[in-house]
Amino acid sequence: MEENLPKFESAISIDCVIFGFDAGELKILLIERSADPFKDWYALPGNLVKQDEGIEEAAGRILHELTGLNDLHMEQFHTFGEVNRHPSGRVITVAYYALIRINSQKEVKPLIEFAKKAFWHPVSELPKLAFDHSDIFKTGFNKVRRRLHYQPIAYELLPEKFTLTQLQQLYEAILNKKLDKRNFRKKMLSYGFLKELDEKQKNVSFRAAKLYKFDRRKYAKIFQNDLNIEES
Amino acid sequence: MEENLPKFESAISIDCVIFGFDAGELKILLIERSADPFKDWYALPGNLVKQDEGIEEAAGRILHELTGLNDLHMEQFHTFGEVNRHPSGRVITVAYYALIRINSQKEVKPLIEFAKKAFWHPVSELPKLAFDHSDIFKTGFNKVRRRLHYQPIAYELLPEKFTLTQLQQLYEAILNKKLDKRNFRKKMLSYGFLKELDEKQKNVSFRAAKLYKFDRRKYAKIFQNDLNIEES
DNA sequence: TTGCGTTATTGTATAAATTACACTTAGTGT
DNA sequence: ACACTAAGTGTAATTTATACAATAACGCAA
Repeated sequence: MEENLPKFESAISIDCVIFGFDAGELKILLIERSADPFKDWYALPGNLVKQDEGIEEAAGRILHELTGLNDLHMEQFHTFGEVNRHPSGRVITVAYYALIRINSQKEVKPLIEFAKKAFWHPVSELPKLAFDHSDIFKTGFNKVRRRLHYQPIAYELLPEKFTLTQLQQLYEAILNKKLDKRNFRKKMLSYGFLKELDEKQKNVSFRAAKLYKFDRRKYAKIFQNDLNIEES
Repeated sequence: MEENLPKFESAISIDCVIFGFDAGELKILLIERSADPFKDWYALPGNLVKQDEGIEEAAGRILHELTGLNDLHMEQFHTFGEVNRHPSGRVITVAYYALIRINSQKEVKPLIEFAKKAFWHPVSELPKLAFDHSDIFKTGFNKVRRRLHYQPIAYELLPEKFTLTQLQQLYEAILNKKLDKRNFRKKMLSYGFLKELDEKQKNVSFRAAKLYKFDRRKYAKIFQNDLNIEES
């Protein structure tokens, strides 16, 4: 760190890998670019950080502008700073992932200026993305996969009330492998932070499953020791 | 991402948390600042990224300039971008950690221009650091602690040949808790990537322990499946 | 109302991993 | 040869993970 700060003639951006879960499939939000470079390509939503804005703050703002949603769990996962990653100039991008409930009441409404359109795309068959966005996605997905084991991120993707089968499908989608139903349920319930509701699925043409919700208080209580170790 | 790239009037820096292990203690490399702001404070070694230099490259260069060492395992762990984290202007810093063998032949030789001095300091009793460097350290240490469980980072801190007791002391220093000797040895040896040498400790005033070395080939073979899952 | 189709729900036996725990051995130095 | 120090070693108990399939509940249609 130097005293006289030479200016760095570059731009800083945020790119977001926004995960959603819908119809048993894991999806991310993509935009179609309306101008060069990479005109007509699909890309991750992202934008530039403002001069007077912290990057966490910027990430929140940009996600809000792109989806209309606020206060989501956003987590920074990597910064990409290769010199030539952007053909128009030096752009260093800080990548975040976010987890949202696709089915929540609000529509996802991206800014028009930004892209021709925005849409959800299944992660299982992503096309090549603009810039190094395929790498960014891959890195982010791996982080999410890993964090799934020790952070309650699944519950940010599911609706408030969900069935154990939905939870299992989500785990299977993220981990990309089949899990044993009995063992899965046994394990999830053994944690003690899933609250069984007096309510069942509706509008299904078969036996309705019990609904559960994630009990944030109990989760915090159960894992406060672990967290303390992390912080200490 | 915009087409016409407005310039971001800021500096990008790299800060390094450089871990070493010596005399049974985990240490990091600090510098003492020679000028304001934070004159005379201790700080993490760091420097600005150049205009035409990728950040990975910059991290390698900066670490080299500060220690004379090359080709170390460096890993990016977080980017700090609060607006006011640096009193002289906007500086966004990408933080890396590195793991080195303090006792290796070469001396650590920091650039003079940079700081009054550079020295190893035990992590167990760090003073307050300049800027937000205490936070950076804390975040980095937590990442290292977590990665210890699934990446072979311990062997980058130990000498080429080491005893199981040294390995255990290192684990205890990073995890900050006592481990059971028998269980620890059993588990480490069960992985199958530690090679027992026909050699013992020298110059000790008690029974000499067997020396082991980390077998990178075997490690790669054993964990290639896991890695494939990560990449896929 | 009966039967069919679909998904929900549940337990047990086995294997693997983790934990708790203390004495004997080997070498050094006096 | 004695004392000191750290090295080295095994077993039983517990917990956790895995493999595996039949029955119950419900909607729907005949």
